Amino acid sequence: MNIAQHLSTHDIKPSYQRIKIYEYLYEKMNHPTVDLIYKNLVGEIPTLSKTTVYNTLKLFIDKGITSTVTIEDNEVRYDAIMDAHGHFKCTACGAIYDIKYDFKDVAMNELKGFEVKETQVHVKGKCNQCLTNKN
Amino acid sequence: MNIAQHLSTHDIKPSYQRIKIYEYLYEKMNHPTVDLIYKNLVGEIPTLSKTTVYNTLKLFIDKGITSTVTIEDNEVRYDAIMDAHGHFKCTACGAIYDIKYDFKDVAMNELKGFEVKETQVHVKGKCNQCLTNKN
DNA sequence: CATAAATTTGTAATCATTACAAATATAAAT
DNA sequence: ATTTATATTTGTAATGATTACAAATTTATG
Repeated sequence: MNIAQHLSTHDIKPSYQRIKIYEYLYEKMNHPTVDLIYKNLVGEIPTLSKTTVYNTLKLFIDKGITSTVTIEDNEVRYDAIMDAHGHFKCTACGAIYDIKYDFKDVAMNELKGFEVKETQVHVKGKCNQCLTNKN
Repeated sequence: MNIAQHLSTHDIKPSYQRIKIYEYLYEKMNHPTVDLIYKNLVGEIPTLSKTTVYNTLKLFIDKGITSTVTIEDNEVRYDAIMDAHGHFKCTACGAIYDIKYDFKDVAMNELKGFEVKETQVHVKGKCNQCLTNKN
């Protein structure tokens, strides 16, 4: 995918920082925190400011090409995938997995007459890798 | 329900503050923030400290009689209902509704071999009340 | 009572996020 | 090109929720 193009399509001027931040989000798919994005890019962009990362992510969210994942109380994570999907966080290794779910099945009958804009499904536990390795 | 009893059953000594905090959680069912709990109880317990509210909620969570609701990025809410259920937050009036969902349907087939400890379902949008009133 | 243990409290520290204004870069106009 | 305006980035300071910690208070125990 052409990232500059993608940003332009969504009414975002493709500056160097914006391209790099989106590229990181999109290619790593690791649901990073602001801090992780910053630490991974500051080598390549030495003048990068954490404020820019915050500003840029807020812009991405406003324009609808990024969403937040609040699976933990104390940190906000970011995701470039915009299709409805859930997240599983392994409490052992910390990895976050994308999971599909059937949107229709999630409480939709209870929300008759409600206007649903956004659904988040968060599951926590231990991933199969950690379960087989450790135990 | 006898709250002191309930706390004792879960290995929590039923102090005055703990009883009052649990009582607030359980009776109001309003998914309050720490600040809201504090503001509502400090009239009745003038010496109450916000630290006590934090400590107490952490204890409740450890002992399994309270859970957190992180439907917003910037605030943690608390809930005394421990059955698996989801939450709908109205972006217009701010109210939080409990919603039931079918646990089996939520991505369970994708998590074969995973150990699931906790599931949270968050839905945002506008409630029927706000939709009929406003529009 | 006296002593020990648990609980509560207040203050200070921490950490993520936001506000804001200066600096820099980009685009438009002359 | 050069100036002028606009947008973007940056750094610092402010905010606000949460945690750390030690003193004060309360409750339980000998």
